[in-house]
Amino acid sequence: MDVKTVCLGMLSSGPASGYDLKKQFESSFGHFFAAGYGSIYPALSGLAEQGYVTCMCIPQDGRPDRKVYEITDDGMSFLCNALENPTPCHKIRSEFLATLCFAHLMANAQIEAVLSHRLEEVDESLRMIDDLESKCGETWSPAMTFVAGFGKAMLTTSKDYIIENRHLLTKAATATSAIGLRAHK
Amino acid sequence: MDVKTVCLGMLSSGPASGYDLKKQFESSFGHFFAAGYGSIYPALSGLAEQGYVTCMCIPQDGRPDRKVYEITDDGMSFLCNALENPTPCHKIRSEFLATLCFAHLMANAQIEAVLSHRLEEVDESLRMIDDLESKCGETWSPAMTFVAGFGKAMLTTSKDYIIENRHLLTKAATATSAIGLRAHK
DNA sequence: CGCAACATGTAAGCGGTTACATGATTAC
DNA sequence: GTAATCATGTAACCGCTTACATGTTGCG
Repeated sequence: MDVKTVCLGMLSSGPASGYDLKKQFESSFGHFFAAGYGSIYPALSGLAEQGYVTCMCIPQDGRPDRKVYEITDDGMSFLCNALENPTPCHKIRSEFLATLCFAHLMANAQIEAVLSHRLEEVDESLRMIDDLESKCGETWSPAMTFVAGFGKAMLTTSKDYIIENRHLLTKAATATSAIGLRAHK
Repeated sequence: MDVKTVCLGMLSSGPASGYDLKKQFESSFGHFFAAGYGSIYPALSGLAEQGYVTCMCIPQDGRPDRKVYEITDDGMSFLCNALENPTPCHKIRSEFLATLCFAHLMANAQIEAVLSHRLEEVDESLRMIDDLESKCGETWSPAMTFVAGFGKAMLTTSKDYIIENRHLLTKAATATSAIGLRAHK
């Protein structure tokens, strides 16, 4: 499932412009499926060309025409078809974890920096989801509640794990523990 | 951090061939940083060209020469430099969650299929990590223990969340609950 | 006065995936 | 005998990211 299909999916719940979709990617989809203008605009053009959406140009003064896209019947059946894949993937590409695999080559301060930066990011995502929930939670479909809850569960676990286990990454290098270990032998 | 740098990192704990690295990607790194031969072999050639690794060709009969790569001092300092980035990213691209956002367009059986397939994948990853831990756990650096533990925590949470909340995605479509809701009004 | 938001797009480039090409050895 | 393992590579392709290009309105 590519950006195109996700855009089509978003349009299945109502007409929107590329600009609108970008905001939706940032708010609700951001933490598990990112997309920028460079993907969204070409995706919408493609969908229009294939007849899966129609485009209404709304002239505005001082701004480019607002282009509002609406899903067609063809688009709906294409979408439903795409959703039939029983094995959608869930990919993680974590430079964060890859970096930490080599923590033994890093200074303690560097490791701490990486961890606290990650904790900040996690907190920000968590805040984002909470905000969104308090704003739109009541209008959400059960599916959206499920997905948001999934995100929260992952982020919370991630946060707790880092806090509880960060000592594993740094203590080995402290003078005290090194001495302690030697003395123990 | 790209595949090249991760390969270099793996080589920092001892010489290996492209084939060896692939196995390591599959076993220990697989669940958070995937790479295939099509990325690994060119990466190693590139690293050799840049002087970050040296290559020893070991002739074999009936097989292509085994090419064992070893990190150089230049390679080590390049690696340490690369590890200094305090903001390594952690990206998720989940067709799984994207699909479920549109669960209202799917048949219950389809939703179930997606969920149980995901649960199988999670179990497999979990098994993989456990196997790896029982095999190499004692030789692992604390960092590896941390990373493996992180993976286990994520996967376990993911599994539990799906099991506990799958009803959110399907019950709305059952005849009973639909009737129940109508009757309620 | 400056920045954020509104609004759309193009084009180059990069990095990774997939498919192809080859072929002997070993274990079941 | 047949499947998995060992072992290396190339090349086309695909999709996404980044940078560029443009310009107004409204808020603090």
